Amino acid sequence: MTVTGAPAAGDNIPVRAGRGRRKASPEATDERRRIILAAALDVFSRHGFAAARLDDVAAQAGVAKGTLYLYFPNKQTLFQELIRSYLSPLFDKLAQETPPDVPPQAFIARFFEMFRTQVLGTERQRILHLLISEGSRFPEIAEFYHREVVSRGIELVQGVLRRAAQEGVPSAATLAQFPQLLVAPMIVAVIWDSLFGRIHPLDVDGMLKAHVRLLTSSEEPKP
Amino acid sequence: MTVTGAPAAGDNIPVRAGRGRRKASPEATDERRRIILAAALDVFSRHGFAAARLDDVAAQAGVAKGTLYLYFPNKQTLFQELIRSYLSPLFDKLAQETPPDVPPQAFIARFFEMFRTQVLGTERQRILHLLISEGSRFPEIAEFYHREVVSRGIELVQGVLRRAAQEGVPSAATLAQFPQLLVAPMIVAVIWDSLFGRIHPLDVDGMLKAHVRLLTSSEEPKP
DNA sequence: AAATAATGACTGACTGGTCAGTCATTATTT
DNA sequence: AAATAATGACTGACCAGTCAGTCATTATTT
Repeated sequence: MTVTGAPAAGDNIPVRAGRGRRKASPEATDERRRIILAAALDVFSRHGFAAARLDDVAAQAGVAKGTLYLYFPNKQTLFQELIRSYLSPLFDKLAQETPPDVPPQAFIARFFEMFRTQVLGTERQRILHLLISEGSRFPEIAEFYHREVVSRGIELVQGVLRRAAQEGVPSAATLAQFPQLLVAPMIVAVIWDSLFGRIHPLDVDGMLKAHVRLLTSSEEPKP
Repeated sequence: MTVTGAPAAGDNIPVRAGRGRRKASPEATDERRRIILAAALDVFSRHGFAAARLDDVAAQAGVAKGTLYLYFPNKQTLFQELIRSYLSPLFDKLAQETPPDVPPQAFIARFFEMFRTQVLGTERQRILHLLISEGSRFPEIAEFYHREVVSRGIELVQGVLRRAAQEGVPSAATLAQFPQLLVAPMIVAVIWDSLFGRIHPLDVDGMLKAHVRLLTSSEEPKP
């Protein structure tokens, strides 16, 4: 239930942009866009794509419904832009920060830390869940995400681990072949939280640490 | 609920008249139900709950729309029964087959084999995906599934692995604490297939074997 | 056997509500 | 006045759920 009361409510949006200006500044336009996307994230992640109502998105963004259509041509595009806008930047950061000769242990540690700090409990977790649950119905999104994040992530992991494998770390070769095994507990954490979080909370931190422990305990080179 | 017991039993009770069409046999009713559920699986898994049309379910089942409502009171219940009916029996089988003193390696092997043969590529995979993607919007289903399958599965795994841990298998204790780590690659396999299956198929068999290899390589007792 | 009566599983046209998307109108700035 | 941004009432398609009616089947009577 969005409170539709107070008509004259003085919203604290810095750039009100009023009803019109000869040309809105790009910053104001961007800000509006961001506000709409934030509202969309909330509504979509609460109800899923099909059951989400654009009336709710508009209300939550403090905007009229018609305004949405000034920024996005239709519901599906809004949804796609939503996923695009939240997930793209994160991976870039990790890739950028990874020097080509990072030790595998450090890389893995950084990888998991990034997930803990940048995804867990943030809007990105909700986006990720949205992607997981709706992605199969939006091939464009799945393809985009695969191209921009997944395949590049795989290459990144493989690059680091193949070197480790050549240096004799036994399980590195296996992980390099199936980087999904490295990521799997993160995915499960997101799903678990969405399904059973209320009933039976999961110690995600503990689980991820346990996972790394399992991997690295078998990663020690044989003496 | 009229329990139609054996007719020859109590004899002429206030029987007013025995005219008319007889009640459909339980087998026939069950069969119809199964047909409707099969159609529902197809339609729901293709479009998701909200976007699935009961007109389509009816058409696919070769039945009029009104007939659906003779078997299920509404769309949501149909959906819930769908998930219930497909997933419940599987776990029972695994639990039943597991003797209390099974060696951990054998148990794990059986566990993964079961997933490969009973879930991968079957309707159960589609149901599982449906559960993952829609479950958060159906607390009843999530709770049911947690109670009937997940928590029992956890206990089963813990039972086996705790014994192993006491016998000195080093990583067994960790896995017993987070059985999710054992299952994670299966979940990822299902999600990967739904999102990227077309773009970039995953060698699930290979991945699962690799996973078991990683786990058991660190499970060897230290000499 | 044939006619009659009763039954209930099944049907599908219909209703009422919902919601994505539109557009005439209004407000604001130059 | 002209250009632009924003609005929100409105429309039309869509669909879950309903219900008056059909028909095959079975029991009873003649």
